[in-house]
Amino acid sequence: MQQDSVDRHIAHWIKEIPDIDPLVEGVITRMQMLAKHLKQYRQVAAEAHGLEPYEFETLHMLGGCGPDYRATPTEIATWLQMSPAAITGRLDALERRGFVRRLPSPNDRRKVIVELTTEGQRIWREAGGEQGAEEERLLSALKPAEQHQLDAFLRQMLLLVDRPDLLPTPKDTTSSPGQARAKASSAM
Amino acid sequence: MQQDSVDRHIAHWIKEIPDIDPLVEGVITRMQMLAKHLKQYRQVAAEAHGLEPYEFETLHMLGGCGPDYRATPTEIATWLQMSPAAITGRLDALERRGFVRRLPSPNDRRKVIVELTTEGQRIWREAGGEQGAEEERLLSALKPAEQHQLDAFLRQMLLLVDRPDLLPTPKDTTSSPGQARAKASSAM
DNA sequence: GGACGATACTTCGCTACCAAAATATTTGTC
DNA sequence: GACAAATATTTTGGTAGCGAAGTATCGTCC
Repeated sequence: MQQDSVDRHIAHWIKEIPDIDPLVEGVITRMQMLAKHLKQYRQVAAEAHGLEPYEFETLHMLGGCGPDYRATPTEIATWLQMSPAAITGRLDALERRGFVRRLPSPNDRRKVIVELTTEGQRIWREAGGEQGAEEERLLSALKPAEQHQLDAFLRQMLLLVDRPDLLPTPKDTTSSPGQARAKASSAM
Repeated sequence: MQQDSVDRHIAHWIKEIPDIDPLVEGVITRMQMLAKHLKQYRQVAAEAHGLEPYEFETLHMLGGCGPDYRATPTEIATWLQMSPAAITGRLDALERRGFVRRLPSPNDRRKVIVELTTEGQRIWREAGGEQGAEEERLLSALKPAEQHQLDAFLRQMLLLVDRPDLLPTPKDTTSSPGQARAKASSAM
């Protein structure tokens, strides 16, 4: 088995804190490094299309809203676990660049409906495809059977801390089939 | 196999982007959520001891420096992949609270040596122990043999993107055994 | 039908961070 | 000993985020 940088990392810390479990430290550190790599790659992929990572993230939330690509600022803030104030700033910039549009809600004049423009859809798909390609590349290090095992292991761990509110649950107005919504993204 | 929130998340996105691989998306998303949870837990653990996460992180770098707990601001900045300017601000606050001490270097009058005080060592160990406990709790979802498999899978993936410079390699002045250093921490 | 509380978005003040410029010190050369 | 280059730290200016306050609108109770 080939050594990676985490093996060396552990060899150091075990001297300073003798009571750490190398296996625990290894799994945790490797997961964090992989997450970090994916975060950095998202940055590269976004910038290759002239976007900041948080701009792509915002477009991505709208992209998940089905074929109308609409949501309100508050919904986006909830999905991203951010304050509505931060969303206002993001949308201002995206609107100036023509990727989203603010529409007044017909029913509720307090509300604003944010919509992905055609240009916004295009850039979202392009940048998103690049990210997916890197994710597939990482998984390709394992055989399909191993991928399934890995997924099952991670699910077992996640169940210990799973909080359904963290992955923006579909708002599933269970009656209107045309509007889906949920999002993942920036773990961390 | 019990469902987690990621299974529901994927069920949604597969409708919006039909060409994503559920297995790839599942593994990636679960890793990111676990990393996110650990990050949030670090925040809780640090705050339980009156520290900000970045304050603990700074103490942790010094904690990894062996029994003298000393390093220079520039070294800390390198390990944390931050600018030296940011370290100055962190150290100012930690010094005011009595967790670190700035000493002039005897050999090089340009340098400042940052040292963990006794109080700093205490709070570092306390907060760090709490974090380690949560990491062990997560791993305990798996049997020992599974933990080894998981670790091996992650290592294989990490080797595709491993960059030794990311985990602050020990500066291992291979002659002086008394000063170790390396750090991990905030993956993303 | 008018007032009160809740909701939705925006604006303002603050924190932590980084990059770049400014400052101070040491090393090397003459 | 003095000047120039290299190195180390601090200061300055700018960005992204949050919390709280502000404004406008909706829903409801009397």
